[in-house]
Amino acid sequence: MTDARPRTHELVLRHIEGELSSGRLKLGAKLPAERALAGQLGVSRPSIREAIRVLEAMGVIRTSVGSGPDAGAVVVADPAAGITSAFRLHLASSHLPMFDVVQTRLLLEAWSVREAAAQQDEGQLAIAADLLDQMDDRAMSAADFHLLDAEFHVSLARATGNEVVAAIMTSLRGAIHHYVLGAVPALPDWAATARRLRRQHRAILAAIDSGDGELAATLVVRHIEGFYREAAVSTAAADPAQSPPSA
Amino acid sequence: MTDARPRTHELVLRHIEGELSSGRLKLGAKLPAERALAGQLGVSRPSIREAIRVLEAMGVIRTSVGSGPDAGAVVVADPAAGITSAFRLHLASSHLPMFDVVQTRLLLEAWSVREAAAQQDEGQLAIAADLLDQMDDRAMSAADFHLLDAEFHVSLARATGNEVVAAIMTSLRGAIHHYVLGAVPALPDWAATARRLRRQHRAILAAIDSGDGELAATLVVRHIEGFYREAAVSTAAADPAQSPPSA
DNA sequence: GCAGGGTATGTGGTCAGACCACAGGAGGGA
DNA sequence: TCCCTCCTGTGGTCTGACCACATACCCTGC
Repeated sequence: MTDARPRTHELVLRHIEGELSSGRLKLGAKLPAERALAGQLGVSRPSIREAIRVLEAMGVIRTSVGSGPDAGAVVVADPAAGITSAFRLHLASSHLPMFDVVQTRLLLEAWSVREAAAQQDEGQLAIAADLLDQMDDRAMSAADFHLLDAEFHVSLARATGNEVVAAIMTSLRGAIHHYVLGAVPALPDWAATARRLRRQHRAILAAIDSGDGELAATLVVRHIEGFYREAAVSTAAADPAQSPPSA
Repeated sequence: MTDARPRTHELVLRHIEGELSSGRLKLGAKLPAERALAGQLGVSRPSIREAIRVLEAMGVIRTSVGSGPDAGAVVVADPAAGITSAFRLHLASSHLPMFDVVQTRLLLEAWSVREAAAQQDEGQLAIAADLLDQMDDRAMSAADFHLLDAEFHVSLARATGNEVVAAIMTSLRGAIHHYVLGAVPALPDWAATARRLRRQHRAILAAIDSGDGELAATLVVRHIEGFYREAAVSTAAADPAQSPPSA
């Protein structure tokens, strides 16, 4: 009761959310042009644009200039986009501890490989295997390696069939990606680390393929904990300022 | 290389994220006024505002009108806000299945109560107990009951000390809150359901207090699965259109 | 009749300037 | 000394305009 003054762009957001909820706006559909929407809702174009910016940040729509069927604001489905931004921003401002992110990855990935082992989604597991093959390229840069690494872990989450878990996993990996990359130069021997990661990935996937979820969970936890311990220790040694002693 | 044209509001976002990351913008600090920021960065005020809308949606800042120390855009830390919106929007547009949300809750809550039982955070557990006391009020509406219910479950997540898990749990509950409320009228006997939920809550908290994480996990899974099964069945009976037979 | 290129059109992206409502603080009057 | 009023700075909103871009159309030349 104390604040019954919704801002204009919130009205626009509510309207579009209603359109999505009712099914009048489907995946791939195009929103009315900004000027047209402004006319329909009786608000100004800047208010429309503020709402569109939010929806874009949430991974609900994508905008592009020009004309034609692909131009304008179209509905997409990228749940990970918004969550990634949220995690990244709050990590950047130190409102979320890195330890908690790693711990969350541990519990989600352990669950994922158990579930993936039970489900045996051949399609996703084949994708995961293909990613591992690509990662065997010795000439690959650490940045490219980690992108594929992230994709591999996400593909395991996808093999559970749970899109929410997959989205969260994607977001956690995306949010900490720059941190992981920053840790690489500090590693004592990146080539050796990469060899170990490749070996561990193969073992995890083999355990899933054989249906041994418990083994896969044990291996994936060891895999993640091992890398972060190494990265944290190396980073701390190279630049103590990056790992504050706060609780 | 193909698209090297960042939009103006993205430049602003990157700038503010840099300020947060470097520590120049701390929690509780106030951003420069929109007009001043526009002048500093050499962009227009609408571009500043679009960036601020995104940050606000992500739970990074809060804006308020007027003058004084509390007015303007101040840095807050509400990681759950952005994630909640993302989940809610993608649920609204049916891009995320409700089943996956419930399954994710199951795995997160089972982990949380195990961890909470191991940690024995007396402060958070006292808060959880207090919430249960409040929920004993028989005159309470279903809406208020479910708000406290959500707070109870989140308090268990908070008792693990993991802010990321707590934020995700808050977001999942927030995103499905309207769905849960919508299911209540279809329940055969809300009073009986509420009694059962109260009893189960007490049992879960007791198991955590006694340090029996496994028992707590079993109970919380049964608790959540039971409610959703009942809600889904009732909703389907009352309005079959709401639960499509899609896989 | 057909192919090519130039142009018309509609789109998001950006800007400048203005006015409003609001909240706090400074100043003057009782 | 206290209270009230006005001033000032803030976000919120709107209008109107121009730009860059990508498609779709039409006109020209063959």
